[in-house]
Amino acid sequence: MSDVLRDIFERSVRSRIFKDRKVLLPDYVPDELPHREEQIKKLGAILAPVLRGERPSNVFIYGLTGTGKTAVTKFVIRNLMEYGKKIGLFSKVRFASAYVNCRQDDTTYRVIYRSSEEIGCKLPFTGLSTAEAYRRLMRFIDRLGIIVIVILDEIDFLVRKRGDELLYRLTRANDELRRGKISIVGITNKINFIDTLDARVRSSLSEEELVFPPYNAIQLEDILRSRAKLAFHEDAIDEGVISLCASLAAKEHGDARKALDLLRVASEIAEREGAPKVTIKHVHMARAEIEKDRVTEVVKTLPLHSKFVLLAITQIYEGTTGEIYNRYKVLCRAAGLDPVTQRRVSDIISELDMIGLVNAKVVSRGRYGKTRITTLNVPKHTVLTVLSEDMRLAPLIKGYRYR
DNA sequence: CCTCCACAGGAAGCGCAGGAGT
DNA sequence: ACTCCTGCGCTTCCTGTGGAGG
Repeated sequence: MSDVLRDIFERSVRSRIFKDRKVLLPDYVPDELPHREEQIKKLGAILAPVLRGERPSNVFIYGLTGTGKTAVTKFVIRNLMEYGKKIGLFSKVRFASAYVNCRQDDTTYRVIYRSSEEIGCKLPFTGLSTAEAYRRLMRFIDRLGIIVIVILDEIDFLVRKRGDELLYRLTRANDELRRGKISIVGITNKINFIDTLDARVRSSLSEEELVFPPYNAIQLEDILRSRAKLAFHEDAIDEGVISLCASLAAKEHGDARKALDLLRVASEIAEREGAPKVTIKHVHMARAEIEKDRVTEVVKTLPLHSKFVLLAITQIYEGTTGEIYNRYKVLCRAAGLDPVTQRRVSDIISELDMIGLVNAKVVSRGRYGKTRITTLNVPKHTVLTVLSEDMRLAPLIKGYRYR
């Protein structure tokens, strides 16, 4: 038995910090959701008719990331099911819910497949045409005469890739069904999503609408405290850790997921260190680590020319579009690559700005024209490290040569 | 007050890849 | 196997613009 490993294993088996780590994970749905009472009541009221055997209105839920949309929806559905069971409802009225994450299941077939699976209708994984899968699902629902609440999370992904065809059919499915019924709960964080839909789909999908406002720092703190009670041992976190996580996340549009991530990663770092408790220092380290992971991931998946433009920006650090373009052209030539036009590079800079890798500001310098001054917005060495992993860029980066 | 720089950013269109329908 | 359609990256051409210097 290796001493080094035994140390790590022992520490991991009886954690001094975590009592139950999973309550900090993003997909955990707690028994109480502070500061979402209003949304819970509203959604509950909208879906409640299902208990009388009536079809609930379709609902459209909008809110930024980490505002509790998914958690509230799952929470209400779970309670609906429990209540139905408790009063012995299921001998008379029957209903079921199907949760589909459209980012994971982003084709028409996969959405139908997942919905079917969730309500216990077995479909072959492959081999069926989409139309046939749809027909079987409808027949299943009709045969059982159940009301199905279909929850389409991150619904914008489905529409962006496949259009609103399936949504149209689902919203109209109740005309085809004789005994069963379908209600749709659509969830998105894209504010203008609803406008991109066909007018008929739009009106029937948003029979009811629910908006989830961002949390403020105080509310985030409450959320973290209620989770921390379950997640940590007594005295495992230092004074100020929770309010720091809350205020950092509040600055980023009140994102509760971000706040929980910060707290979880900070505690993981503390545990790895063998520290007796989580301190503010660990939170700062967590922030840096999360940011670094994000930058790494984003830069890695950038298209080739965006990478070249980004490299040009890292090399001159701050410059006008013209200066960046010149540098970019030099780099392209060195790599034996045809440069794109300045117009295109201008758009690429805008894209990098939107992702948050650079900061681009339009300024007018009078006699010297109107342009955009762009600066790097993330640690230079992180960017260079990732860029140098691309063999097409590696030779252009000193000291980060590809090994 | 006017000019004119150095671009921003809109509009239209082209070639291509990949998916759907037949 | 074939057409048709759509989205994407890109080009070409274009009009618009805040303010320092004449």
